[in-house]
Amino acid sequence: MPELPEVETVARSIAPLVGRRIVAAEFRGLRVLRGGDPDAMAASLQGRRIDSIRRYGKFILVSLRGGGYLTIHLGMTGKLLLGGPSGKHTHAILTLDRGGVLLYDDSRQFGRLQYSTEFPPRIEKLGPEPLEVPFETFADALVRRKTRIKALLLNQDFLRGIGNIYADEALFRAGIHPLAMASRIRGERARCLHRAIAEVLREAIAAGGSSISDYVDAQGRKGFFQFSHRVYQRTGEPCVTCGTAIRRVLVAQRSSHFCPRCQKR
DNA sequence: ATCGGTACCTGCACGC
DNA sequence: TGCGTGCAGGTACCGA
Repeated sequence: MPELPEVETVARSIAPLVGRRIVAAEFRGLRVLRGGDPDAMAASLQGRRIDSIRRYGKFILVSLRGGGYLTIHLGMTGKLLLGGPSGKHTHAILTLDRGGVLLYDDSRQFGRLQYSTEFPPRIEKLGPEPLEVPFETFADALVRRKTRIKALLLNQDFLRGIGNIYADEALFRAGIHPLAMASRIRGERARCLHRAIAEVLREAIAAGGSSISDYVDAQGRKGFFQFSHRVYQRTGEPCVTCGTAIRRVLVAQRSSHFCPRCQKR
């Protein structure tokens, strides 16, 4: 499901858990623990109070009182759900005080849950937040890279949180072809892309994200930004600006949707 | 140090 | 009805 706007929506929807205590933790699917020991992890979480819940790109970081972190990444199909019945793809169940339950569901198991005593190094290494990065930082990083702009936007060490949907949507709004070389985007075009990224992410957050297949927030609510997609998964449909059929190409092994007339290399 | 390609999973839509 | 194929919001890891 989840890119920055979806993860932001999920993080906000579990914000009421701040201040609550984890009474018990149970882990089923071990794949999402990535080799972590389920019993040790349960023991580390049990009895701990949640101090804060923060999003870093597509990661959710749950800080525990007295030190320690639970890092959650939703992968492609991960869901956090407040209450509700557990199912075939439920991999973790956190029981909270005052009767709360938080489930982690993930059919493809590309997501992961990790406990660490230190701030996670992977999060440390991420690029800046796309909604906060100053233009100069963004533009400087662009010219250094020897890759296609679409591949670069998907690279979490460049900017954190952009995925396939919002990369395509931002490039369309900026009028830039997904195969354009990053280092050749300068001046006004770079400024335009910087603005388009922030704009599309803000609009998507306001819409509660994009519900492509079954994405929902922790309260089971769907987003509705999918109705505002201009190119993503609109192959063959007319461009909203010029009417030309939207095309699909592979860039870095990912489907990329663009208007061949509006978006220049 | 960076880059592109592949592996990791399950489920669904499609054509035959 | 069933089977094979291709596709899907993700990252990690490998070799070049």
